Amino acid sequence: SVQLEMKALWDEFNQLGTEMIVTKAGRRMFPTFQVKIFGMDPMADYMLLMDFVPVDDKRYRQGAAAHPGLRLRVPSPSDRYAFHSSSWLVAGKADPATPGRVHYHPDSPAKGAQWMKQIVSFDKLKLTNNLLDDNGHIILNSMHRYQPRFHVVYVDPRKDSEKYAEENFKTFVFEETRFTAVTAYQNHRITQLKIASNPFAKGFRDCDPEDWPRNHRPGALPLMSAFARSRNPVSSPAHQ
Amino acid sequence: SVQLEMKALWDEFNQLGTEMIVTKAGRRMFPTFQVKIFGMDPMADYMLLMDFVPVDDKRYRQGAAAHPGLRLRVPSPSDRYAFHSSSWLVAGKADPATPGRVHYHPDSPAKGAQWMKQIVSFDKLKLTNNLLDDNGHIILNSMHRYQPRFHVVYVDPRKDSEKYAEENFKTFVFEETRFTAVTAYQNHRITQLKIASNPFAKGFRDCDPEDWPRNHRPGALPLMSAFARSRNPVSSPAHQ
DNA sequence: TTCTTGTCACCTAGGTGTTAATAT
DNA sequence: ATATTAACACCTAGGTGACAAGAA
Repeated sequence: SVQLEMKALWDEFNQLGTEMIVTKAGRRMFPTFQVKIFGMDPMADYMLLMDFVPVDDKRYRQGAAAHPGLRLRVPSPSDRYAFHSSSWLVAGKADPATPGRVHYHPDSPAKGAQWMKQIVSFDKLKLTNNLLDDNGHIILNSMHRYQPRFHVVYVDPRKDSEKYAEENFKTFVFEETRFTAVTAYQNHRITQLKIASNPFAKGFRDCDPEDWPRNHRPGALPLMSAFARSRNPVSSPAHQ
Repeated sequence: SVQLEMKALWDEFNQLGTEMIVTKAGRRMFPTFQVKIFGMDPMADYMLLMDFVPVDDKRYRQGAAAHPGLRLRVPSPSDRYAFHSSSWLVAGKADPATPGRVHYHPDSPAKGAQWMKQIVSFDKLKLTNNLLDDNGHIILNSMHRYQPRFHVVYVDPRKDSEKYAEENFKTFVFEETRFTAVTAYQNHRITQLKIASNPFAKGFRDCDPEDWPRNHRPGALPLMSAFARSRNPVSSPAHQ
C-alpha cells in the first residue's frame, strides 16, 4: 500500500485548483509528489515510476468572452481550459496527445527494504511543454489537466518475466494531486499558496518575518496556516 | 579495471604532499575520488565502497625543535607527522587506531552497466576527526597519513555466497591519492593549490577574474596552470 | 607552542515567482 | 487579447579557506 505525503497541503491546493508551471527547461512540481510505501518484499527488486494522464479531452483558451456558450459545457476527458475571473472554463478540444513519457525514480531498481525505509520523493521529476525535450522530462500541454499516477513494478527474477508483466505492477492514483499545466499562474490564490508554502519562494512573502515564528504551534503547517485561515471558501473552481 | 579521474590534479597535489581537512561535522575530500570502471558484467549487481588505511604507524607533532633526533628517522607504517618549515617530520608513534569505517557509494548496489556508463564520484564521502561521529563519516586521526582504497564487491546471487566472499571483491589502490589528515592546512602551497583548483574556494582567488579566461588553452587545467608554472620543485616533502 | 574549534564572508548550484518583451 | 519566453532578484542548501578564540 502507498500513503501520499503532505496530503494536507495537496488538499489545500486541490481545493483551489492546483496549477503546475511548465517551462522549456523543465520545472519541478510543487508540492513534490512523495509517498511512503508499505508491504513490499524487502529482498525483492522494484522499479518506481510516474506518468501523467489527461483528465479530460478538451483544450482551454482564456478567450472565455469569445466562447460564451462553453461556460455551461460539462468537462469531459482531455479538455483545454481557460481561467476567467475566478474559475476554469472549457475552451475547446484537447491538443494532440503529447508523447506519453514516464519518469523512473532515479534510485530504481532497488530492494523493497530500501524503498520502505524512508519517504520516496520524486523531486527530480520536471515538467516541460517542449515537445522536442531531450532531457527526459515529462512533456505536458499547457492549459490541460493531468492526473499523476504512481507505478510500482516488481522486477521478476524469472527468465520469462515478460509473460507476467501484467501481474507484476501496481498503479496508485491520488486524485488530490490532479493539476492544470500552465506557463504562468492563472489563479492568484494558487500563486499565494505556492509562495506561502514553497521554501524557494520565500523571497516573495510579505508577512513580517519576525512575527509568526514566535507564536507558532508545533505540528501545524506554519507557512500556509495564515493563508488557510483567510481562504474564501465561496467560489470553488469549475472543475471541482 | 579502474581508471582514476583527475589524475593530473591528484599528481600535482601529491607532489606537494596532499592534505585533507578533517572537521567535527565532516569535510569532503578535494580532489574528489572519482573513477571510471571497465569490464564489469553489465547485468550483475555490485557494491562500490572506499576505506582508508594508515600509511605508517607514527604520530606527528609540530614540535620538531623538541624532537631533533627524529629528523633523520625513516617513516614506517602509521606515523604521526609534523610540518616544519617546508617538510613533514615524524613526531612519534601513531595514535590508537580509529574505527575502520567504510563508505559505501550511495548508489550501491547497482548493475555493472549503471556503474560503467558514467564516472563514479565519491563526492558524498566526508572525513571527520570526531571519534563519536554518528553520521557515518570516515573517522581519521589528524596529523596522520592515509591511503584511500577503492573496493568493488560482486553481489553473488548464490545462496551460500558468504563462502565465496574472498573471490567476490577486488581492491584498487592509487598511491597518488595518499594524503595527510589535518585540521588546518600546514603547507601553504597546498592551500594555494586548493584555492586555485576547487570551485568552492573561488572567493579566495586573487588573480584577475577578467584575465585568464581569455587566452585559455583548451585541454589544460586552467585553474591550476598558473600555479603549476610557478611551483618550486626543489624542496620535496619528507615522505616522498 | 601547537593543534583544534566555531564563525564568517564568499562562493557553487539550482529552485522561486516577477516582469517585460515577444509570439501566436 | 491571450499565451509563452527569457532575464532577473531573491531565496535554499551547502562547500570553501580565513580568522580569532580556545584547548592541550
